[in-house]
Amino acid sequence: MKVKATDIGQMASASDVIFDALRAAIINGSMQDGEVLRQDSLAKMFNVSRIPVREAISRLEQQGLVSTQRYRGAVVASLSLEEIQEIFEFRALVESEVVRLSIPKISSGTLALATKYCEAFSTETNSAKWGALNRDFHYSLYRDCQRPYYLEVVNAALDRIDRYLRAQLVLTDGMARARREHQAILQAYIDRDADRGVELVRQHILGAGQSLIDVLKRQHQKSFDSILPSFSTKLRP
Amino acid sequence: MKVKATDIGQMASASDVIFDALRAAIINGSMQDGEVLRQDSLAKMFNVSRIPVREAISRLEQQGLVSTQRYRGAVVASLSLEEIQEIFEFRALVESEVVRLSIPKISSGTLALATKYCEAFSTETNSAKWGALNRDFHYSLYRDCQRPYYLEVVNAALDRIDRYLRAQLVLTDGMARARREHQAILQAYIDRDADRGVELVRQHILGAGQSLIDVLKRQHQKSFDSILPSFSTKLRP
DNA sequence: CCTTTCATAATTGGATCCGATATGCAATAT
DNA sequence: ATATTGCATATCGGATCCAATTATGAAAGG
Repeated sequence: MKVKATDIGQMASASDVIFDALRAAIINGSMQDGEVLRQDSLAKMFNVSRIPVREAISRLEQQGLVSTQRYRGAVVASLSLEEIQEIFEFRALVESEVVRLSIPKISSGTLALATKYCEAFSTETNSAKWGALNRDFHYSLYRDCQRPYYLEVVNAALDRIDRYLRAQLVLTDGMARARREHQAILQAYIDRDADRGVELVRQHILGAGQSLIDVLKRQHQKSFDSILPSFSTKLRP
Repeated sequence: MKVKATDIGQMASASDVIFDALRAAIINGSMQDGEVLRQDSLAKMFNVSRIPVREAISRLEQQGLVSTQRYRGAVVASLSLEEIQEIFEFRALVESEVVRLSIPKISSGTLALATKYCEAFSTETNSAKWGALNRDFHYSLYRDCQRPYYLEVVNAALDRIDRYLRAQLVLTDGMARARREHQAILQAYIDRDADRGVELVRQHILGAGQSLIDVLKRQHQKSFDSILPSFSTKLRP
């Protein structure tokens, strides 16, 4: 007998599916900052009642991706400049530690995967895919560190700023720069040079953060709003 | 007109109340590892329907404090030795950075508060209160760092291991040692010596972690189970 | 005595329903 | 004309009800 057995006990509930879908939509920017999450319309979209929608929304709030006000509804959480800056700084701290732990441990298979993602990222011309490939590349560098909690925390931090990061790749020379820096980081992994890898990743993250902050400051929520509009706080349509 | 107006819009919903109560119960150990969260009985305890209970449980799961299996219920999440060790290591990384940022910024008022907590911790004889005072002391050291996200992450990490930390204070010479170390840390704050404070906090956290791991290993889930029993995975009573 | 049905009870996930609160707009008062 | 009030509608939080799944335990068979 050879069946692909799936653990039915772990199958996704309706609220899991909705949670994942909304999380993805927020992360990849298809739901914009400040956009309202209306329970009724989401329930209709997923063809369920409002109950699993509400569970999904309360989980999103716990994760910091939406903020809700009682009886008024939930909106996609938007971050201030200071909050964005803080998260980049935090990422630099934690991810550089993860790199320090990963470089001695990374398997050749994972290294090959990272190389593949690095190349795919460099050669991808569809800017809509840059964000996902960037994240795949970074995650493949981290996954062998044997620190599941660190990775959980890093993912949560990335979730919060991923959409801004994507904007940075598109709006500035971020893409060209990221290409170069990714290749340098990869080389440090190949050379098993942890100290160099740590420093490169640190600069990579802080540099991207600074460049994003610069864009946001310079454009002062003006033309930037055409990509990430609606920093509004209006709650009803 | 002079009424003390409270923003009713921000008042806690039923699920907020239940979430906070369950979180507190898990953190302070009055709900033990592996203990089952039965929706019906919780609903009766709080005199509500199961709906807000379920929302609270799904938030707890998002936070990593309980783990659920579909149709089988939720149990208080228990951590393996490796996971406990990892979280202590993580705390050392993040909290020492928080201390580095806090020491130059701490206000005299907050410093006085920290001193008060430090003394209260040292003189408290009721071991049930040690955990809360320990956490109050640490938090007062951190609160002026102006990094809300860091503090959020630190709190989430503390939530996961607080009950083990409490056990460590009670079971080993942890209390006496914590007293000494707290006073040394406080002195570093008073002297505004960031480098020393960072190193002391780092050693304080890693030392407590190591001592806890030692206890857990030595007793090999034997007499320890009398304090934190039921590492079982049984889901029904 | 131990294991395997299989009916029944306990429990969870989700749907529907109801009361509470917010928003928008018309009616009214100043 | 402007501000206030009252009402209709939209939306949310929670209660109740139903269906799907899991646990329990007694009867049957080895």
